[in-house]
Amino acid sequence: VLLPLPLTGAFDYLCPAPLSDLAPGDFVEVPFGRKTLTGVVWGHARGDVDPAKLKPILAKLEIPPLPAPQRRFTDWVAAYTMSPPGAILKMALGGQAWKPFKRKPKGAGTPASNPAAPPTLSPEQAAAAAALTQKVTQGGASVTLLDGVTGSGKTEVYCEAIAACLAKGQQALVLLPEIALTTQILDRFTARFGTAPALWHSDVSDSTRRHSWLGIATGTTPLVVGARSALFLPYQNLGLIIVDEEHESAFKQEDGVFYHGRDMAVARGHIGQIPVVLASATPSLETLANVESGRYDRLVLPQRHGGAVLPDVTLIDLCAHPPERQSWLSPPLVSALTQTFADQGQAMLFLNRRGYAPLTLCRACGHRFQCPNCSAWLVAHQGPPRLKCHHCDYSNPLPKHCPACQAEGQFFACGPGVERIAEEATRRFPNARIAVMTSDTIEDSAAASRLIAAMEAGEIDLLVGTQIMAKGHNFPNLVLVGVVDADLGLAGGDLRAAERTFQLLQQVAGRSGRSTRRGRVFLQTLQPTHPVMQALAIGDRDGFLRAEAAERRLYAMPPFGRLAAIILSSPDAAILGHVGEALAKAVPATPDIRVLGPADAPLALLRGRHRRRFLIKAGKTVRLQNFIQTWLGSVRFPRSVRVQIDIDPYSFF
DNA sequence: AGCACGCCGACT
DNA sequence: GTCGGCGTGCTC
Repeated sequence: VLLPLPLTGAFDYLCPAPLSDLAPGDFVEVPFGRKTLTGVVWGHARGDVDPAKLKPILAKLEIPPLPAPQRRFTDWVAAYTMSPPGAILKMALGGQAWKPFKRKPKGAGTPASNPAAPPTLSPEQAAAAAALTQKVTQGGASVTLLDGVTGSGKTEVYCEAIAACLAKGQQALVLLPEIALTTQILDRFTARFGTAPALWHSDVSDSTRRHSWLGIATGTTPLVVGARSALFLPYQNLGLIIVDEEHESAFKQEDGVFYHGRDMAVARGHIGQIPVVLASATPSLETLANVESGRYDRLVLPQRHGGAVLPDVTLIDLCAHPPERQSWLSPPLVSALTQTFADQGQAMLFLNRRGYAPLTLCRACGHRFQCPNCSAWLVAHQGPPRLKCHHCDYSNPLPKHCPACQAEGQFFACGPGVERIAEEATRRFPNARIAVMTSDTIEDSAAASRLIAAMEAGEIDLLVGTQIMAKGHNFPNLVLVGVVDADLGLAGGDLRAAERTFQLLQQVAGRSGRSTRRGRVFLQTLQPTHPVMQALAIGDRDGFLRAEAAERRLYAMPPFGRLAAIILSSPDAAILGHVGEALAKAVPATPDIRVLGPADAPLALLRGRHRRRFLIKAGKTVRLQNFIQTWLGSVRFPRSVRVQIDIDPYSFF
């Protein structure tokens, strides 16, 4: 019996006579330690456990068994991510500890269906929809990139594929990167299919979660829209997976089990022999490499739907047009905003930095406020002024006196966050109605909906926000987007910095001019000749991606080589140092594999734990997992040292 | 992951 | 002489 715990392997139980018909996949209730747990029959016992220790299975639950593809998927993900299978099963059971089912569940309600007529599609959309529908109808494994510029109507196209899947009587799953996206898109699904899809993400209530889980497990819930964790649910009859905004790094989970939702979705498709659709306006290099090699198909939507044209992108060279002192909006951007407001248009200012200022220092002694638990500056936030850490939950009011020199009134806020940009905008445009959109201002999806509704209703002239505002929303009267610091994401030497910056800025730019008026986008940059800025300015996505791919290929970096990261952490820096050295000495010499490190992780202290990391670089076809298993298996780790394995890492923190 | 056990330092 | 820190090992 596999239990939803991060423990190696399954546990053996006695099978009492009344349960002699138990088979793999059956949900069972078993005693474990002093508790009773819900687990899944995984197979026959190996028989190597002391018979005296064996306890009997208590009961079989009246839920349809976990289908074989779902079980194979669980084992596959465990092996790939090098996590215990029980940790994957825990996600399949909905993540939370729960009481076992006692009663046969009532069928989850399937509301009366009154789907709206399918929308009228452009010829390009119709062709793409037909191709996808055909794949769904015939079934079998396939991966298709739906490659369409922002505003080209990708959602309508894949909704046709969903309709075909539901018509076959199978379940469809749509994976989305951000919860914030769901409110608007959910209404569209509801209107299109006449019934609200089941929502799955970390914020849904326990009762909804339980209801959705049962509907998914029994097969009565036809459509699920969720975050990456929805991929592991026990679908009774899955027939299609859509991964929308497949390039999004939000699909990468980086705690507990480290996995990429998009990659796991493709694996699920293979195992279940079902089509997978990856949708994006700015596909990842990984996906494009798979298209090039012929492993994935591609469908292209080259035009904006309904005659809207792509926005006009202008670079503002901050050297040539510097903002005033203690200001961050350059004269050309200010005049563009002035003109936009005069023409009754809406504008958006994008800065991917929460709070008021990223750094606060004391003018008297130079003291900089740093988090006591993390190697990071404390970020100033307004309201009553506070200093917050964005990596842990540390938060304190700004003190009166400098903690280092006791000076009073000498604090100086360095640099801008969105709150400070909103302050500057308020100063410059006192009549404009300005709102800030960040994870600090929208606590839940209801708050997000309210803000989006206010924007749609024209009650806001200027929205200032972080990337939470960059995704998916469709504001017809939004004609100007200003990017305050286009260079921000390029710093840090991250492997995917350029790719990610391009994708993010392209997404932000795509918010503008989505109906009749042509949108304008201004990018403030200190590096106007940088390939990312040039590609955005002339709209040469493919040229940029080709250049980026050529560079990755040259250095054998993903997707042309493989990476894995080992992160060691401990509250005790000395112990961590020793373990790192021991591990470095134990690296097995292996052809086509290089181990770099140990080095301090960029966040060398995070939530009170010191962190060191190794990076493993290998050829495309190398079995990284076997190597890591052998290597880590040869070293004994003290209990205080946590070892995290990140296959195909995205973040280099 | 939880939980129990067990061994050492700090108090009533 | 007891409380409680967390290092170690176990759960079928």
